Amino acid sequence: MGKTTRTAKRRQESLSRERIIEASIEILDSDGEEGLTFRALSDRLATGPGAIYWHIDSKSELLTAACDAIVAHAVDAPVLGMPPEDAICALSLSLFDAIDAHPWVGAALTHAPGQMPVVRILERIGQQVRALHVRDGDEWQAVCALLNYIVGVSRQNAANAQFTRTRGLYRSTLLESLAITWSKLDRKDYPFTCDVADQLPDHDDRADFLAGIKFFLSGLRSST
Amino acid sequence: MGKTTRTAKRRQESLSRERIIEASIEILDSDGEEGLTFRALSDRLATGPGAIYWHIDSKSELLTAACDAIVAHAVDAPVLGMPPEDAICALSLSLFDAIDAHPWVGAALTHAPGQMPVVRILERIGQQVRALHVRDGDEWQAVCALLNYIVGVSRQNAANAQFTRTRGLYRSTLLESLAITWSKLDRKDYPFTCDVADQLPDHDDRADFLAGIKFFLSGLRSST
DNA sequence: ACCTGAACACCGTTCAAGT
DNA sequence: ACCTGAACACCGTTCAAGT
Repeated sequence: MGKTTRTAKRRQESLSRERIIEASIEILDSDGEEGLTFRALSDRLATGPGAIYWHIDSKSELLTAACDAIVAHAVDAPVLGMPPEDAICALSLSLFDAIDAHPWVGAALTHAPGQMPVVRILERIGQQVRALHVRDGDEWQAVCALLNYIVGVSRQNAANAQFTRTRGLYRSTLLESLAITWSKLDRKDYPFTCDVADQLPDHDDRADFLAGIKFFLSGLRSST
Repeated sequence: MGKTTRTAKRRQESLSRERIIEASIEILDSDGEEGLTFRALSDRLATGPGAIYWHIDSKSELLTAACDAIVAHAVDAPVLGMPPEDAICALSLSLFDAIDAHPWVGAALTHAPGQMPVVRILERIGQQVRALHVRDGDEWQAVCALLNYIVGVSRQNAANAQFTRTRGLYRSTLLESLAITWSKLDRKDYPFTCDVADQLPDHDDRADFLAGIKFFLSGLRSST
């Protein structure tokens, strides 16, 4: 099976930036970041690689634009009327889930510092932290830390999921074999790792992520 | 100038895994991740690309091994006799600085979940969190969150630094132009971002990173 | 056992030439 | 203005052939 040729697709009403981004997201979702090549993309759009460069500057710009489309949607989670702490949890989980569903978004966010997709997150988190009324000097650092935690951890989670998927492994079997490796480490040098090895296979990344947010918020509370 | 040919280097006492990793770190530090190609590496080692494959399985294994060498050193920061909270800060900063100095380490850590370099960090942080005596059910999640925060934020910081460096920009000019872009956003949609735009050029990533750790530890304290 | 280096199957990007 | 598709300068990896 493998690659299905889809040259027979209806002739698009000419190319456009939107159509290109839409097709890119489809490819990224089904084949991952490495699947998005200008050749695969131009095949799907029934055109040549050069045509895409008329609408888009580079692959990196394309990734940022595709990433922004996903983030814009994730950040639209309904938080109206929630207490700020709940809103922060809801937004965080919405982003976590979006990055889990579209693993390539994590990497794209890292490569677009200060760009639109990151600003969207900053703004939404910032508004909620502001409503928390932390000490004035702490606000910026609190928002930075939260933003970084959310993106950093979601990205790592997605990378892990990707890691097993591309190798055709199940998450559970990977974690189990990892737990065995950990438990066989020298107890002299790795007492903690040996101890927690058996907790590895059962842990829930999403719950761990949320727990981190809560530790954070609890720390923020002591800054009035 | 550009590439200096260094074929005249003394004939190594044959190739070895160690020698290859050592040369890889040199290339990664000077030319970044994209600079490490099997051709560049075999040039430096005065051999052919195929020779490297005798000692190393793939580029990904090579990156993990190089990463491990750096992490092993960073995690060796002296923390003996410190109170656990101080030790956690010291370890965190040591890792932050190491990843800042070797930006490619951040990416490599993400691609090696559960492997040696990550375990080294887990172990050291884990021992200190254990000494904090948090509630039993919270320990694992606390360590996970800290680990993820440290790696995630350090990685993002290094990526940002890299971003400016590869474009031949200064960090300050980039932040200033970013601040201008932010301040020009529509105040209706981006009130928070507009407000904090002027804080952007002066902020200190390392201090922000440490502030996040402290919020975290303070949150942990409420879990006895 | 270890090394060589040509060859394979790819990339992102450019650009003369077409409509 | 927009598209075509060959060509350029690269990759990681393999493998027959050498020592």
